[in-house]
Amino acid sequence: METINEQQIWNVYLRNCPCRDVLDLLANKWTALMMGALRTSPHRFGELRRAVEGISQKMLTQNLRTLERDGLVTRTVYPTTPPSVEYALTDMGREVSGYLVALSDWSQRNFSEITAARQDYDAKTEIQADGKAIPVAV
Amino acid sequence: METINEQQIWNVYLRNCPCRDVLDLLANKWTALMMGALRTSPHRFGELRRAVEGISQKMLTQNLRTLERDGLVTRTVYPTTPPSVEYALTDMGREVSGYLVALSDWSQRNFSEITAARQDYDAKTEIQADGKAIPVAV
DNA sequence: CGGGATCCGGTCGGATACTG
DNA sequence: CAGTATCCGACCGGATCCCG
Repeated sequence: METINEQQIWNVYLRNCPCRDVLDLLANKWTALMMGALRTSPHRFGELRRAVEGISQKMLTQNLRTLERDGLVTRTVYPTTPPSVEYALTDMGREVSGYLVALSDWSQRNFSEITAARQDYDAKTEIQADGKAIPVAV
Repeated sequence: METINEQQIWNVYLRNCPCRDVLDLLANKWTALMMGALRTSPHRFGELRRAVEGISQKMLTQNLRTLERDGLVTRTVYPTTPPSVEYALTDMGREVSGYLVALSDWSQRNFSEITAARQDYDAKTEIQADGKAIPVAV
């Protein structure tokens, strides 16, 4: 006996599908980096902040709360002095983190090729702009 | 003979790594949906607009230009009357679109579980807030 | 250490109007 | 049909100050 394929209910391509909110949360630079860092191992707040360089305390807190609320991350408080708080992925979080690190890794691997594509594009559109090429030399 | 593992140069976790821009582009709700639609087949502008319900013409154009510039999407103009323009994925675009649809699909599949997690979280934090449960009934 | 609260500039993104 | 241009409100996200 199998569970009936219960869900093609939600469709992100539809205008008012509520599951777009989830995609919106996941498709976010900071979320991808945070989940990627947590995928390595659980992190304390400060560790996470250092792991994801440049993230502000506000964005870190905000996204952590949302991820916790959505059941992707757990928050455990150890009543030491000073208190320490550990964030870890849930099973659901671990699953989706795979897709997110895939995106990060891809960005790193393909950056040079993308940079090349940009230069090509910019060179061509500059020529088109006023009908003549712009000399690179001074 | 193998190509030397030429690239661990770029690291999205570092503060000023330029490849973060790429991640920023990809980790975007509209990008994910557009790439997902294009993955099925090439689309004309209007088709794409209808496929990704609710996207404004401005965002569609803007993201298409960026994706084209980054070499993830091609733009082909057929000089018919009225003119028709076709957008399609490049090889690089097709590759990354896989990761993006994985995110979309995951959002759809897990939406109900996430909703449940949210309700749990909200119920608990409401109780914590002022020390007593808030009755649901009117 | 792990946050909460607030101020504020910048950009995201929708709505509308116009073009070839 | 496939855009460009502009206005404008919303919120994203950083900086700063504060607390237990």
